[in-house]
Amino acid sequence: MLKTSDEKYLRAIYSVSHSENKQKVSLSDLAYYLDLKPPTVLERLHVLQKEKFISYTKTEGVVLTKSGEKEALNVIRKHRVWETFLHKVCKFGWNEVHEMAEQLQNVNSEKLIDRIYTLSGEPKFDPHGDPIPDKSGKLPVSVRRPLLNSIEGCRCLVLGVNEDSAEFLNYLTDLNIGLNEKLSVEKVFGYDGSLKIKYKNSESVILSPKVAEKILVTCTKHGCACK
Amino acid sequence: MLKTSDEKYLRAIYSVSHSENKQKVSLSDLAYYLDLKPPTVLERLHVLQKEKFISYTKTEGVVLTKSGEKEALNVIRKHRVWETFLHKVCKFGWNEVHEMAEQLQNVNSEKLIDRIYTLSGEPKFDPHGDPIPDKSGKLPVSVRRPLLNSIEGCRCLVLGVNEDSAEFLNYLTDLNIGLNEKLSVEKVFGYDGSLKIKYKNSESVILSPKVAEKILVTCTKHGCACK
DNA sequence: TTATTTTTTTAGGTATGCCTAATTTTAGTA
DNA sequence: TACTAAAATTAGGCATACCTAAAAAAATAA
Repeated sequence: MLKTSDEKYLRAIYSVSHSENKQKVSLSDLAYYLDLKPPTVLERLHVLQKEKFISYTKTEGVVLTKSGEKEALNVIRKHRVWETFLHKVCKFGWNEVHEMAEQLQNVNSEKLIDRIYTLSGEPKFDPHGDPIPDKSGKLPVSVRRPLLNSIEGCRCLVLGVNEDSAEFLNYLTDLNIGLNEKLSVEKVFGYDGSLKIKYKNSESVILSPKVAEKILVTCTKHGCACK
Repeated sequence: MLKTSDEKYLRAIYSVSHSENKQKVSLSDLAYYLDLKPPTVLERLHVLQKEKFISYTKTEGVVLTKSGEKEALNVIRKHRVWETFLHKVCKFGWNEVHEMAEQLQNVNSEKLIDRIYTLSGEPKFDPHGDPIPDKSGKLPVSVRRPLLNSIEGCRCLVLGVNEDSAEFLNYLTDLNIGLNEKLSVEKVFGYDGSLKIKYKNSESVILSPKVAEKILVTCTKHGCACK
């Protein structure tokens, strides 16, 4: 059986390796993310490596093995299922749930996760818009659609773009919109179909239909009415 | 803030001190209950004493202070609320819930306990028939009634007796029925009002109306139909 | 009342999970 | 290329929460 503390590390490695602009998970990145000192993390990495959950070299950084990734996705599942439950069933605000879920995810009962997931309506995304892996660790396959076809109040996740020109990509970079960015559609202007988008929990911008058409997203709210 | 591990000890002390025939909580009793060795427990008792949660002398054994009892009842509340939730909302069997509740009770959010208690219908007793203390640590005031007035399927708790003769008390002792015993009424014989009672999860006995009249109980199922 | 057993206490010891300080290695820059 | 800054590593330490073995104290029985 996996220790609570191993799970913490595996989840962190997964998160860091999937964050933007990271092609390598360095020791110091990981230590920073975990709010621990590098020697502490290093020591644990050696253990995780012996247990075959990761491989680590100072040049390649930390890489999850197949079994390490599976475990990581399992913790992520537990965490996100709890967050969903706290939000949907217990009616906590989406901003309150993280800390509680952090503790709840350590409770060790697959059956309990199943039950509370059922009680929550089995959505594919948690209250923050992050996808919930299934029991085997698979992430939900998302239906991609242009951001343009959004209705007001829609919350969605950026999965890709429809154009690769440097101009377009630079524009998005300037706006600070990247892959896996979570967007909230504040307003749809009927006149030309422009969209007011809020993201990073504060930034907000109006996108022209030409741009919105090129951004591919997937809705993250269960049963969203977007086409 | 109280540590998880302190809570474990305080709950154990409370439980042992309230178990049958215990007028003193000895170090070895406590160690046995916690499944730890006496030196380990002793060490912690010194700490708890310094924190003013208990007083301990080898002659008096362990005694909770006011504040220690309050903390103990708080953990007990958390534990029993979780058990209730797991049983009523998550539909686990009453025999499955203890272990999960043991872990869940460590999650530190009074607000969460409130929410799941509400979701569970705010009963006064947990699925094992044990009373759930309120936030201030008060145990529910029970309506005492003679066991005789029970309907089939009733589950109740022995609160006392109506007769103090040695004969009667010895009879109960022989049957292994004591204070706080949880009884389940298996059958009511209409002919003379005898009751078939099951308890200690296996023992079962038929009590005459004369005896059943003298045993005072309180129903532990929410909204039980007993008079 | 002494002998025996049980309970309590003391005195070390171990594993875990974190730390700081100092050193080595690597990478970036002048 | 040599210098400097950053990252990785080593070495040693600390607190927690357990343990065993042995001594001291108390309770029980002969």
